[in-house]
Amino acid sequence: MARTIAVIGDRWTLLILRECFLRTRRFEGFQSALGITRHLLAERLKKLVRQGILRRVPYQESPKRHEYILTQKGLDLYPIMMAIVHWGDTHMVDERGRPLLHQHRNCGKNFDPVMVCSECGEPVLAKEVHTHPGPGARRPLAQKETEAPAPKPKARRKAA
Amino acid sequence: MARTIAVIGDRWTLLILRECFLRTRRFEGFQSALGITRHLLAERLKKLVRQGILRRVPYQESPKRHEYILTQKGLDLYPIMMAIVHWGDTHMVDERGRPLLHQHRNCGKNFDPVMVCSECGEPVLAKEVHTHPGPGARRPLAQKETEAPAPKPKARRKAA
DNA sequence: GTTTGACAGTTCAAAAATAGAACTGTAAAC
DNA sequence: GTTTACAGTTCTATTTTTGAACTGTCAAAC
Repeated sequence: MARTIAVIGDRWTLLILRECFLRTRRFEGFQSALGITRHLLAERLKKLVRQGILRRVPYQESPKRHEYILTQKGLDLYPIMMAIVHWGDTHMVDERGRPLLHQHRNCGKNFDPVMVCSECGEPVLAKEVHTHPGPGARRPLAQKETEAPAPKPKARRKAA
Repeated sequence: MARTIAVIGDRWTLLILRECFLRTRRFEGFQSALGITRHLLAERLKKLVRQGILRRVPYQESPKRHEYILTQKGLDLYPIMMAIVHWGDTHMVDERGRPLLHQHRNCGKNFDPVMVCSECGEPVLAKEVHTHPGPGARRPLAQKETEAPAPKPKARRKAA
C-alpha cells in the first residue's frame, strides 16, 4: 500500500488518471480539464510514464507530439478509481447529485461497483476480513523490545 | 472524485486510515507505525475528524486521552483500501511477495477483492463502461465551441 | 517527594513541493 | 509577417512538509 501510494497518492495524479479513463490523451487536454499547472502536469506525466502506468506515444512528427495512453498496469487502476468515485457518490455529493453515471455495457444498466470476494463471490465487509502477515511482511507488527533491557535512557526535557 | 481526493489524496491520509483498519487507535500508535511527523499526524487526524471519517472518543479522564475510531463513513473507505492494496500486490511487490494476506471469514479463504457490477453481478472492465453526465455534472465534458459556429477550421498537421 | 516515563500533542526553523505566470520552440493558418 | 495551437521549460513566490525540540498531565518508580 505504501508503495502504491508513493505513486498515486498526491493531489493530482489520480485526477490525471481519471482524465485518461475519460479518453483525454494530450497535454493541453489534461491541462485545461484540470487546471493543473503546466509544470506539475509535465512532472506527473513523466512520473507516470516512468512507472509504466502511461505510455508516451508519438502522434505526429515535425513538432514532435505525443499522446499519453494507459498501459495495462494503468488500466488495472480502474477498480481504485471506481471505488473512489463510488465513495464520493455516497458521501460527498451536493444537492445536485452525481456528476457522472456509469453504465455497464454488458447488462446495459447504470451501476455501482461492488467489491466481492474472489473465492466465494460474496460482497466483503471490513469486519469480515482477517489479515495475516504474508511472505513479504515488513514489520513485526507490535515489537517493542529487541535490545538489551533499557541501557541508557536519554535525557528527555531540558531539566537536567 | 475531486472532492474525495481533496480528503484522502495525500501522502499520509490513506496510510493513517490503513492503520485504523489494522486496529490502531491512538496517536503514538499511528506515529510509531508510520514514522509520520507528529505535527502532520495531528493535522491529519483533525482533518479526518472534521470530515466525519474518524470519531475522537475519550478513553480516559485526568490526562484527557482520546482514541480515533472509524465512523461508518470511514469504514466505507474499505473498498478503496482493498483496491489499492490489490493493485500493489499485482504490480508493486518485490521478490518476497505480499506483505499482507486477507482472509474472508465467511468462506475462510484468502482472497482478492473483485469489482463487480451492482446490477448484473459480473466483474467490470474499464472498456465495458460507458459514462454519462449525471444530474450534478460539473462541466460540458468536451466542449470546444460555445461561441459563434466554428469559424476556424482547425490547423491539422501532417499525419505521421 | 523528586525523577522517570507514557502519552498527546504544539511550536519553530529549514527544506521541499506546488502555484502562477511568463517564456521557448515548431509549424501551419491567416 | 503575424497569429494560433501545442507541448513543454524556467522563474519566483507561497504553501506544505519535515525534523527536532518543547509543553503539559498524570502514574509509577526510586
